[in-house]
Parts: sequence; C-alpha cells; structure tokens
Amino acid sequence: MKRKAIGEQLLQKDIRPSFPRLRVMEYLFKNRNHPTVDEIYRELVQEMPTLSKTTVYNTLALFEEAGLVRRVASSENEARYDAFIEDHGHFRCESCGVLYDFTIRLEKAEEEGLDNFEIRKRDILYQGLCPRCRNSGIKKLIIDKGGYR
Amino acid sequence: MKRKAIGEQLLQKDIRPSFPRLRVMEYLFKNRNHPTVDEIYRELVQEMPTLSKTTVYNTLALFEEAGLVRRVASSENEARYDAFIEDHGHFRCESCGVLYDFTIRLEKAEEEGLDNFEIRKRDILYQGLCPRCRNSGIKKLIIDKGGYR
DNA sequence: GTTCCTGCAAAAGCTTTGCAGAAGA
DNA sequence: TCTTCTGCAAAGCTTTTGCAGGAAC
Repeated sequence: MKRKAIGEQLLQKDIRPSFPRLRVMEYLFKNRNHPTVDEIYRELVQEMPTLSKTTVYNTLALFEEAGLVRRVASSENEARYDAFIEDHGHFRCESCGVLYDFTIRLEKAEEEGLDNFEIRKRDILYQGLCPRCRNSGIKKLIIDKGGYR
Repeated sequence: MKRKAIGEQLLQKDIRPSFPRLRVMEYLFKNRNHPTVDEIYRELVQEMPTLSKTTVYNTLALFEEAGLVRRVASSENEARYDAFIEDHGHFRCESCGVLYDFTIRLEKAEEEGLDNFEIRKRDILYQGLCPRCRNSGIKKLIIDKGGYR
C-alpha cells in the first residue's frame, strides 16, 4: 500500500496522518512478521532520530482502538502487532523462533458452547517445528547414532 | 485429582513433590480459568505465609518444561497458565474480562501451508462479548434511547 | 488561541537472576 | 555431606503515566 493510501485510511478513522503514524502503519504493512514494539522502533528511529518509543506505543494503541491493527496473542512477555487482515493463523517455531502465517478456514470447526457469544476476533497460535528445523533435527539424530558420515 | 495422585504425577517427571509444588499443581487443576502467577500466589500465600512469588515462577517453569502445564497465548502482558489438557479454545470477553473454555474440533479446518510442519501445540483464542455482557449492552442501548424505564 | 501530538523522564508492573540459608536424600 | 529447594533482594525489561514543549488547525 502506498503512503498516500495509508494516509487516507487513517483519515477515514479520524487519525491525523502525521509522519510517525504513516511510517508505523507502512512498516506494519511491509513487515507481516508480527513485529514487536522494539523492532518497529529500532527500524524507524534510523530515519527519525528523535522518535521515541512512547510515540510507537501511543500510535499502536491508537491504531488498535481504531481497528487498524491488532495485537496478536502470544506466549511471550512482549507485545506483537499485525496490520489487521482477515482471520489467519500463526505458527511459531519452537526451535528458531520464526513466526509463519498460514491460512485457516474454520467454517467447519465446531465451536461448542459459544452459541450466544459475539466473536470479534480469532487468534490461532500453533507451535512446533518448522520444516527446516524439523529436518535438521532428524539429521542430527541420525548423525548422533552414526548412521551418516 | 487428589493430592496423592498429583504427587505421583510429579514423581513420574522426576519432580520432587514438595508442598508448594503440590499446591500449585492442585490449584491449577481446580481453577481452570487460566490463572496468572499473581492469582496463584495470592491464593496460596494464605496457607503458606512464607511462600514467595519466585517459587511460583520456578514451579511453573519446571512444570511447563515437564509438559505438565502450559502457558496459554494471550494478548496481555501477564502470563496465564493452564494444567495441560487436550486442545481446547479460550474465549475472552472484552467487556468483563472473564475467560471461557470451549471445545473446538479442528479436523475439518484446512491448515493451508503447514504440510511439513510439526504441530505440537494449538492455542485458539477468541475475543468478543460473552452472552451476559452482550445482553446488558443491548439493554443499555435501549435504556439510553428511552425505550425502557 | 486552542487542541492535538511528540518525547523525555519517571514510575509501574511482570519476570528473571544471584545468592544464602533451609530442607531433604 | 551433598544436592535440591526456597525466598529475599536486586536487577532487567516492557509498558504506562505525567508533563512540557512544539506542531497543527
């Protein structure tokens, strides 16, 4: 998304498109790897030397309230953010820590016991091993047993 | 689960069943509402006045490593724990903050793009309004508009 | 001129670490 | 005795708050 389009999106939500806000939103659109506040800050402070983390916090809270981004569920102590898009799942590799997106369709899922609930947000977090770490793990095991050279 | 059975479960994992450990595990079995460390501590310190939060942290980390409990994914800054049971979903009410469990069957879910991943853990977190808050919200709206007395 | 935005500094809250004394094997 | 466990105190990190200067309208 172009910077101008982002500005218009912000204006639609009555958010003045200041430069820091534009850049935070642009960063989230370009980096779909669920960055932390610190990651966003460290990247943007390079071009905005006076940027403070408080502004990043303020901006993300503002965006979240407006429904433009969401804080994704995780098992960590640090918040991670995501430019809001339709429901999708996150897979976190326990070995290398990389976060993967995957599409998930839950129409067929039986959500027993939620008959009268109003569902506004679905967070799906899987954990395990990504293909790369899984393979290297298997190789390592074989090597340990002397099966390979 | 009885305290003795919990002790045996700990021994199976080579964890000495000290009193603090027994009580933390027992608390998790009785309170399936995904308590925070602070909630566990505040409850247990009443019967163990010398208990420290460090011990609760140590104990939970030990249990998690042994696969007895898991830290559930959330959008908060505070860790929440769960005695490990089979996959189920969590619903958090945005209004009253209560966490609900629901059963979810994902056999039919299409998990596109995870063909070669090893899935070890699934966290499903929904957010929205629980029936009670949803209804009170509707009522409030009507009252505000003068529809009710 | 008034409101909104930014950013520094301090405070707050959760978690981890270091260490020493106590308890258990 | 030797290892393990507990808990105090301090440190570390992330996040929030208060406030003042500056920018935008």
